[in-house]
Amino acid sequence: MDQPVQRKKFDVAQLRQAPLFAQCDAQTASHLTQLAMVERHPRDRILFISGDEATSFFMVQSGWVKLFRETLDGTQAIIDIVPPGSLFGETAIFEDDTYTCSAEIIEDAELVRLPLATLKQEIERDGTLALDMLKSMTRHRRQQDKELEHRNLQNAPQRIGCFLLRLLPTGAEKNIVLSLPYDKALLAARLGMQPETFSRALQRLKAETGIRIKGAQIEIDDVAQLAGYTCAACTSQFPCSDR
Amino acid sequence: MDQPVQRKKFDVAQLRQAPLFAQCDAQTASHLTQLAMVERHPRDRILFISGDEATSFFMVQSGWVKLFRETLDGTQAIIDIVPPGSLFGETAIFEDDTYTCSAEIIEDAELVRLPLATLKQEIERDGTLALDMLKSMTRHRRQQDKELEHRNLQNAPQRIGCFLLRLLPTGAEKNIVLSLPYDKALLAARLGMQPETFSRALQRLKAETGIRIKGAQIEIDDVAQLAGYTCAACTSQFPCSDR
DNA sequence: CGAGGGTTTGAAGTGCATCAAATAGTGTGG
DNA sequence: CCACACTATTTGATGCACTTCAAACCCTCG
Repeated sequence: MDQPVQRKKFDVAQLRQAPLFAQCDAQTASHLTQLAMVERHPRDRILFISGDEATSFFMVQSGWVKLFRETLDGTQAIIDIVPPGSLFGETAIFEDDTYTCSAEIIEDAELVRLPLATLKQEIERDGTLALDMLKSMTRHRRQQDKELEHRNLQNAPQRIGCFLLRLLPTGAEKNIVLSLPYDKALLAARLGMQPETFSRALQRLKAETGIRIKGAQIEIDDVAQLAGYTCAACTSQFPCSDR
Repeated sequence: MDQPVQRKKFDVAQLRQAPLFAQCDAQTASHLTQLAMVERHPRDRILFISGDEATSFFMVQSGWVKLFRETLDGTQAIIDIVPPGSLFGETAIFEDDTYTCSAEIIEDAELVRLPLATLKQEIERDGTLALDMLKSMTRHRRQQDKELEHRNLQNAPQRIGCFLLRLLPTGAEKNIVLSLPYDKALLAARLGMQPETFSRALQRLKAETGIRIKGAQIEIDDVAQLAGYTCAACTSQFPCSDR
């Protein structure tokens, strides 16, 4: 085992960038920050596997992390692909201190490792933190609901379009250029389809909405046109990222 | 508008049957109970619709409630079918006091209406309640994760089999007779398939696992055989209801 | 230049959806 | 208790979307 751990600065201001810790009291913030460790991990590293005893949760500074579970025959079910700025592993506090999924680095990542025990203590003590945790879980729940709904109501091109829309900065309307955050095969899995289907569905989306595709770069002239096609089969209309 | 409301007794003991309130302090329990109202609602009644201002949450005493959202063209996405003993609508506290889905009675129901404002206050005051709420949301989250996974990995007969298994009392092994909790068309929607597909998939399940079907009655001679077929494509093995 | 992974394309195959119609089941009034 | 109406469920035929298997292509990097 090589040692990925590197001590680096991590301060309260950075901690507070996570919505979960934006409002917690000073004690919570300082306790957590003092015990934080910044770690670098290369692509493909397995951070933990489902069933492992959980002592830490993580904040992604950069890179991407895949959360997944595996069936007996090795098929993977993608639980989530965690973007920079987000937390993961924190729900283990309520799961007998056990991770319920596995985590793999899919893009060289800088993570902040934080102690679950401290989080647990502070939640019990700091009511604001408890409420913020509830809020964050509610947000996640709503997200999950929508994910399931999409699986039922949207076809493959629409699911891709929806993903692209959620990638946009809020308020974007015309002449956007964006690049896919990770490779297409993984994106396909994330959206519940095969790589081949993804490739073909992206072509169909292009034909339907006038987007242009240059490798991992996507150019969108008219966001409204994309939303019109994509969001037709959804219970919420376009600027749906929030709410 | 006819008046469905009937005042009936609802006591602390009944409140505490919900896992969420099993451990909360006496003040929380009595505050909530004092303001509780028992209501009877007939099948097909719409209790609230998505976007409504939310002032109450509910506990199901008997009957079943469907939570859903609708697309512009009227297609429904089933969020959940709430069984007796469960709560619903409580997450509106963290959603700007707005219901994020609609609720319809699908089986004549007796509901306890409880005030969200009180719940909110008590969560802020009673740390135990806050933690229990977090636990209950975690449980739900895990459930949702699995639901999504099933949609990807299981075929129609397996999804039905999995549903049947979750209907069993824990420890059941041989010669079970159980009846479907609500009609097959709704069950189909709940499992993300068409009624026709449900009907055919149930036949296939019968052929694969030796169960017998008499209308809404299902007879299972050998639970292990059913689990063997059903759970082959899942990341968790059979007695999976918990954990 | 050549190797290897990521991506696309092609050609079947499968499972579920859809449309249509038959059948079973349930409740009603005579 | 029966006949009728109406709904729930099943069955049949067909179509479509996605999957699967296979091969080509493309791009990056040594």
